[in-house]
This record gives sequence, C-alpha cells and structure tokens, in this order.
Amino acid sequence: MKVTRTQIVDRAYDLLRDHGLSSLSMRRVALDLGVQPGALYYHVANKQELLAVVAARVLEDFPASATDPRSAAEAFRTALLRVRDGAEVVSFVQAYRPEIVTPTATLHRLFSTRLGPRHADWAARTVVHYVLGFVAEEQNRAELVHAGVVEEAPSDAGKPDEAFLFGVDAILNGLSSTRT
Amino acid sequence: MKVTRTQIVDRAYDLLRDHGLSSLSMRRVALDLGVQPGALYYHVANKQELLAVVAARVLEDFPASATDPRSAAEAFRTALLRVRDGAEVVSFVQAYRPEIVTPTATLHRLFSTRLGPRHADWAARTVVHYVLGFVAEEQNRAELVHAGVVEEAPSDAGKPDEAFLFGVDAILNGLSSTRT
DNA sequence: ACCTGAACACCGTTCAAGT
DNA sequence: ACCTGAACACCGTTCAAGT
Repeated sequence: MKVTRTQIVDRAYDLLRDHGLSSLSMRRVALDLGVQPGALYYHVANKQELLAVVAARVLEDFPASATDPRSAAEAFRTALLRVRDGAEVVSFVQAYRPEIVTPTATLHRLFSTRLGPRHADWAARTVVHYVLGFVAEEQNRAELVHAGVVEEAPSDAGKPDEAFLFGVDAILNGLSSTRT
Repeated sequence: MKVTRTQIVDRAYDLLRDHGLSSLSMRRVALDLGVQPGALYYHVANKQELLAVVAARVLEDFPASATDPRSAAEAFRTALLRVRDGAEVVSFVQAYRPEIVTPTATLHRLFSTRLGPRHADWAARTVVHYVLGFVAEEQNRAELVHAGVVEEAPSDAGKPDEAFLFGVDAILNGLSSTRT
C-alpha cells in the first residue's frame, strides 16, 4: 500500500473538519489510508508538523485581499468556524509556527498605514488573540454540547455574531485613537 | 491506601504548575498518591471535573477586589502565568464551566457602572478572550521552547508586558467610547 | 465505603526487517 | 525508497471482586 504526503494531509484535514481534534489521530489517519501507523512517519516528521500544515489549509480560504481590519477579523473567524476545533489548532500552531497564521501578516499590513511597525505588530496580535479566544470558546462549547456533557446555554443561542463584532469594533476603536 | 479528594486536587495542581498539562494525567496522579488509577474515580467524576477544580485554584489568587479593568486584566494574566499551561486549562474550563472563570464576573461588575448588562457582558468577555489568547500564546511558546522543538524568537525576548498592556489599553480605550 | 486487579479501547513514536 | 510487524511507553475509564 503506497501513501503520499498529500493523501495524509487531506485525510487529516477531513477528519478535523468533520469530527474534531479528538478524532484526528495518527493511527486513525493510517487506518483510513489502509496503512500501518509507522508508515506515516516516512512522509511527515510528527503530529505537530501535520497539524501545522492542516492549520495552513484551514486558513487557505482567508482572503489575503482584505482591505480593512474589521472585515479581516470577520473573514478570520469565518475561516476558523468552517472546521471543527479550528481555533484550537490554529492557536497551537501560532506558537509553533507563527508565520502560518497569515491573518497576522494581513492585519499588520493594514495597520502599517497608520502605525509604526512595532505598534502595528502589537495591534495585529491584539486582534488575532481576541479572535482566537472568542472562537475557541464558542467551538469548545460546541464540542461539549455535541458530546452531551453540557447543555446549550440560552445566552449562546443569542447572537454570537453581534457579540463578536462588539469586541472587534471596541478594539479597532481603541486602536484608532493610538498614535505612533 | 486511602485517598481524599483534597489530596487528588492538590497533586493535580502541583503537577500542572510544575510540569504542565502534558504531565497531568489521572494515572500519574494515582501513581504519586500510591493508589490504583481506578480509585480516583470514587472521588472525582472524570478528568474534566478535576481540571475544573484545578482551574478554580489557579484563579484563587486573582483579587476579586480589583477596582479598575486595567489592573484586573493584569492580575488575571499574573494569576495565569503562575502555573504552566494556566491559560489553556482556564480556556477549556471557560467553555465547560464558565462560572469558574471569576475574572469575567469581576470585569462585568466594573463595566456595569458605565454600560448596560448586555454590553458589560460583551465587554468583560472581550477582555477575557484577549487575555486568554495572549497568555495562551506565550505559554504554548514557552512549552515548545522547554521541549526544545522551537528556539526563542528575538521578538519574544522583547517586552511581553508592554505588548500585553498595549492591547489592554487599546481595548479599554475603545470600550470607553462605547455608550449604552 | 473505598480500593484493587484487570481489562477495554485507545494514543504517538521508533525501528529492525522485509520488498 | 517505502512499508510492515512489532514493540515501547503511555492514555482515560469501567467494573467485578475484595476488604
């Protein structure tokens, strides 16, 4: 049985998107591809590296062409929500391989028109931290609801979009009154 | 060999604080207490519940007496940094048992003087998400550095405190120009 | 009431040996 | 070059049986 790196990444991505991080194991990927677990390590260094390239794929449909921070933040969240546990995976990869989290670079570019490179960096990371924190909470909650360990709170049923944008607008508002 | 719930929580907390989340296993706790793994389940429902009470202990030295959001955010971060992977654990527990994340309530109270309950809630959660996102990244990075899988970036050696406060101030700045 | 022993169903990773 | 077989060192959780 022959396997390619692409097949491994594809299968890992599909497992994550459809069944979440707890279902994404090396052994499960190997099983689905009809191969022994050890075979994967000829194409991929370890699980961390696999997660990094899966995270890159999650962020692939984030439009680098965003013209303003607000819509960049929205697009970032949308990309994360397309995949189960998307925020958690990207969050981990951010520490492991920061350059993979492309929204940071996009936001940095957008803030650079108004702020110096140092402040633009901090500003971009502020937005990224907020988005990852917000989406991580809503996805973690969704996983727990799905597992039946916690029931949907009435406040959740409310308007997550509205709450999300409230925070984004507050941050961008505060940043716009910052000078360099 | 007799074990109490308190001993279990104490040992779990110490393992997390000193060796991080990857070292905090039910089997390790049981081994350290000289008991079989199954014995723990007489005192604790499962690992999730154990993590929840450990998270509560992490937040114990967060002063509920904070008088302004800025120092509350700082105290929140300080409490998280005292324990390895503190942000990750609290992040998970936030979805599982939100009421355990006491800084949210404290911030809510502080914002309530200026904002209505709905906006005060969103404002508190914006700050909480930012703090958790920020600290999660710095702690994840620290774990990877400690494991030797990634080397310290020069930007990290910079001023995390300054970057942190930049974001906090931007958020609070933006929130203060919000009316209800 | 509380614990042991033992199992069930999993993990990530390595590596000699095969083709 | 690439994979198998098999192991190593782990996980969380359950549960009959013992005391």
